[in-house]
Amino acid sequence: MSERTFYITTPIYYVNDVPHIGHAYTTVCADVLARWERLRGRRVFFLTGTDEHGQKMEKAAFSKGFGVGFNSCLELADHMSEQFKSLWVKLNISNDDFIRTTEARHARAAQAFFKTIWDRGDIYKGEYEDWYCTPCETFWTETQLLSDKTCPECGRPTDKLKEESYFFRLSAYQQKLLDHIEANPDFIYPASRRAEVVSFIKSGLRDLSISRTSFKWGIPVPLDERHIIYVWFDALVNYLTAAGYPDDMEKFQQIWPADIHLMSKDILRFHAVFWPAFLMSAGFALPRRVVLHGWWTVEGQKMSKSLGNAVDPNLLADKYGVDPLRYFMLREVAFGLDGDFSQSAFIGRFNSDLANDLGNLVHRSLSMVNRYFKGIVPEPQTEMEMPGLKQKCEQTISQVEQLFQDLALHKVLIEIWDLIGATNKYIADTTPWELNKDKSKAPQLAFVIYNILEALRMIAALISPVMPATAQRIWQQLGVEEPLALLQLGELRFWGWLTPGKKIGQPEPLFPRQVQT
RNA sequence: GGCGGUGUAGCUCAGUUGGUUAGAGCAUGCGGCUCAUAUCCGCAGUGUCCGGGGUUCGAAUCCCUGCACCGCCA
Repeated sequence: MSERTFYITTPIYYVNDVPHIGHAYTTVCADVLARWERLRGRRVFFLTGTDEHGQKMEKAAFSKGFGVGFNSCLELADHMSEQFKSLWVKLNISNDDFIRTTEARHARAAQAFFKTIWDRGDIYKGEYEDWYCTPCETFWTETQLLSDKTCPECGRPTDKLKEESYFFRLSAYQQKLLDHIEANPDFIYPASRRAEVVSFIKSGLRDLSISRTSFKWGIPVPLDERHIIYVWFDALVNYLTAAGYPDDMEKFQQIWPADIHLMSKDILRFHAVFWPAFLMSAGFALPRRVVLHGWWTVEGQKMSKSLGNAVDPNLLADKYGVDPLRYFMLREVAFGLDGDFSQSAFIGRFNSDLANDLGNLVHRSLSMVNRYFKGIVPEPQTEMEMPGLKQKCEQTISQVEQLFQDLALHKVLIEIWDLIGATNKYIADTTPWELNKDKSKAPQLAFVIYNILEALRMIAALISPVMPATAQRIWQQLGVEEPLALLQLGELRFWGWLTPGKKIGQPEPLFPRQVQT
C-alpha cells in the first residue's frame, strides 16, 4: 500500500551564469510533471538546485573582484544561487527542496559516495594528461583546443601537462550499461538520444578522471585532501544528497531511485553513462528515466553570450505574466525537440490560444450566468440528455493521462485546447441566448449553462499543472471555495461536482489581448 | 571520415504496419451569431509530399542514388 514517492529532478544549474530561458524551460517542465503527479494523488519529491564548485567558479570569483579563496567563492555562489532561487519563486515552481553543492549535507554525501566506490575497488590513482594554458591557468582536453593546439579562451599556446588524478573504472561498466539500456527501453528518452548513447558506449569507454589538483574550490577527496572531487562527480551526487543520503537513509529508501532526471540534451552523457555507472558501482538502484529536451533558439538564432541574445525569463514573466510564459514554453515545441522563441510567436499564442480561446470562453460563459441566472449556478435538469460535452470531457481526461504518461507535453495542451474548442462550439450549437428568449425553455437553458460550467471546471483542473495561477483564478470565478491544489483526479472525473445555487465569482478577462509590436 | 536523423500548404508541423479526392493550427478570404476580451461558429482554398531512378495493381509511406540541413562520435 505504501506507494513510492515520485522523485523528479532538474539538473543543478551551474552558477557561472545568470538564468536564461533554457534553465526556465527545464524547471517549468519538471514543475508541470510534478504538479501532474500530485494531481494524480502521488506523493512527489521535486528537486532543483545549483552547482557551485569547480575551477570556472574559482576563476569567475576572481574576475568579478572577490579575489581567490574559499570565502569569496562562496560569496559569489550565494549571490548567483539566489538568482535561480528567486526566479523559481517568481515562476511558481513547486520544488520540495533546493540543493546547493556548497551545503555541508552535500559534502558529506559526495565524500561518502566517493568512499563507497573506492571501497568497491573502482577508483584508482593515476595520471591525467591534458593541455595546460599557463596564462589562463586552465586545463583543456585535446578536443577543446583550437586547430593549432592553442587555448580556446585566449588563443595562446598550451603545454601538455600531467596531473595526478583519481580515476573511476568506467571501462568495467561498458557491457553492464549496454545491458541495462537494452533491458529498459524507457531508460533514455527520446529514442534518438538512446541510440546516441548506445553508439557512444559501443565505441569504447575510457576510465574517467574524477579528481583534480589544479584548483581548490570543491569537496576534498576523502583520505587525500590534496585532491578535489571533480565537479561532475560532485554535481551528480546531489540527487542522492537531497534524497537523504547518507544522513537519513530512511527517507532515502522512500525516495530513491529518481523516477525522472530531466535535462537538456547537452548533458546527456553525464546522466546516461557516467552517473549510472557510478550508481552501479556503489550498489544503488538506477534512475528510472533520463529525459532529454531540446534547446531554445531566439528569433531563429542560437543563444550565445557573444550575441548577447539570451532571453531573461524574469523580463518575460514581468511583461506577459508567468502563466502565459509557462504555457508558451510547453505548447510551442514538441517535447524533446528544439524550439524557437520569438516575440511574434509568443504574442500569437497569447492572443489566439489564451485570450481568444480560453480567456474568452471563461468570460462569455460566466457573463451568461450573470445575465441569465443573476450569477447563481443553475440547477441542471438531470433527465435531459445532451451527451456531447460530457463525453468529450471524459475523453479528454483519459487522453491527457495517456499523453502525460508518454511525456508528450505539447500534445497535452493540444488535447485540452481541443476541449476548449468543443466547449466554444457547444455554446454556438446550443445558443443559450435563444433559449433565454423563450421562458418555456428555461430548463434547457439551465442544463446547457450548467454543462458549460462543468466543462470549465475540468478545463481549469487540466491546465493547472501548466498554469496553476490561471487555473486557480478560473476556480475562483466559478465560485469554488475548495483550493484547487487539493483536487485529485478522481474527483475531477465526477460530472456534477459544482453545487447549484452557489454564487459565482466576478468574471474578469484572464488574458487581456497583447498588441503586436 | 564513421553512425544516425530531417526535408509535406505562406508559416509551424501531424501523417500507425504502403491502399480510396494528403491533414491540423496560425495567417488569408467569405458567410453566420451576438453571451463574450472586435471574441466565437461555419465554409473556402492553394501543395511537382526535396530532385532522380526502382519495387508494386497501388508509395509522402519500402529500396537505390543525388542535393540541402541537423545531431552524436572521431
